[in-house]
Amino acid sequence: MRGVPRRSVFDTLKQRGFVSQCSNEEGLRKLLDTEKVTFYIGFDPTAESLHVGHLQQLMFMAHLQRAGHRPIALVGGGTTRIGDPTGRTESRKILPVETIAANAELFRGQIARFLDFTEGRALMLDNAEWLAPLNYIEFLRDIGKHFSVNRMLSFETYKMRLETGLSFIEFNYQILQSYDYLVLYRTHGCRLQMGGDDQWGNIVAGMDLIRRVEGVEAFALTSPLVTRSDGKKMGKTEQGALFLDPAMTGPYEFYQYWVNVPDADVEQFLFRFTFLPVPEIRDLCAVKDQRINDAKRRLAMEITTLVHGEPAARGAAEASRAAFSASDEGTAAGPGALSGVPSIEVPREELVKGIGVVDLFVRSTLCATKSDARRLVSQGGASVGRKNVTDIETVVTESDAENGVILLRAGKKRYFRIIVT
RNA sequence: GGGGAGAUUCCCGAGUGGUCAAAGGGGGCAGACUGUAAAUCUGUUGGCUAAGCCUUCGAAGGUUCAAAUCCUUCUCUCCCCA
Repeated sequence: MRGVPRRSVFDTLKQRGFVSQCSNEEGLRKLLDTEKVTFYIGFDPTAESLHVGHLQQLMFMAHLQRAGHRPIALVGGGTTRIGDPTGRTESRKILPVETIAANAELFRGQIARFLDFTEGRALMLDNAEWLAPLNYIEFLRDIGKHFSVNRMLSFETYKMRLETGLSFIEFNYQILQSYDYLVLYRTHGCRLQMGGDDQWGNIVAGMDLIRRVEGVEAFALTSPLVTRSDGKKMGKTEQGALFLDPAMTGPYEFYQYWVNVPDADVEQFLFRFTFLPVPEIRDLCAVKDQRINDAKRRLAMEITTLVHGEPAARGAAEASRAAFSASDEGTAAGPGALSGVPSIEVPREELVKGIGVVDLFVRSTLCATKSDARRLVSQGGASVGRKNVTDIETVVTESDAENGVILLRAGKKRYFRIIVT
């Protein structure tokens, strides 16, 4: 094991806010300090991209890997066919197998960026590999017999669902996840499963299974679910989740999300979503008032770099600065500065004739419908260039362009560029 | 298998023949205040060629001048009994 840490990784994790529940803290700490441990986290490919919730788990893994341990990123191509009922009041829509396979492929591509997979330092597996070919009768005899329905019903997840309804397929989810853990123990010596707090029940069930079947102690470790101090769902934008795929959530939008985080959350996010050293984070967050914005910009820059790479992050930062200073101080920024701001191209001829503001805002995607655009304009939330526009009959023409670009603004912070071609 | 309850707009949830594009709350958006923060207050929140018209109250039919509301069948969910 390379680079035996001077201090326990466990303390690092704790300090950075990754530790919530642990099955045996002393035992796990000792194990992590003395052995190279193989551990895993599962990711169910229920969408086309990972989102920031997954990012926290990837950071969780990355810290352990940096301490010399071996992560297994488990893509749940098999479990997703069942659907995890955890934390849901209604059953998940069952996805077609082909969709799951396609999503799994996309997940693998994204996960690969966050861990070091060279020379077997990390593994990427898909549980469809062993779950899909399972034989029902055999499985029941070998694995099912270790599960007590009485005990399962006592789990919070199931209790909750017993009120609204729970189908048998979902009831089996926990058993399959437990089986995953057992398989990974057998095939790769995996002895630690991590996840978000919501996964506690599932993880513990797997740990128990390993103890019963193999007589070995395995470990469970969960991290707190990230919440925002304002009660908004973490990583949710107006558009939906904050995805890691740049085609779904652009780097500029991604950067903006972090710059706009509530003051009270900056520190916890720096701890969990960046690798900045603890003292540096404390310094950054020691300030109050608008000075805390520096910490937010740092946070946004770090995470965006991590997820989209440095050039994209710099572009997003530059564009943000240009957009937000342009509105106060006039043309502070050069022509290329805004290039990170989302845009569409519109032919010059169209603008010679002129386009109604309402239509232009709809085309820009700043507004979903014309009614939406009308409301925005009449409520005084729309700007073209540096002019606030309040008349829905306003026609935008070429003369509104500056350096071949018309900058639209909806509300105080949503910008969009119309590029004249 | 028998009996009961239910499915309403993004979510929760009122609404039992016209006064319903549908109360109220949440969320969203916008304005004021600010620091691209929070809290607070205000406005707004189906679509459109905006007077007016069109689509929406699980699905399909039917009754009626008129249906979210009444009838029939269907789908799904929950509860109780077996």
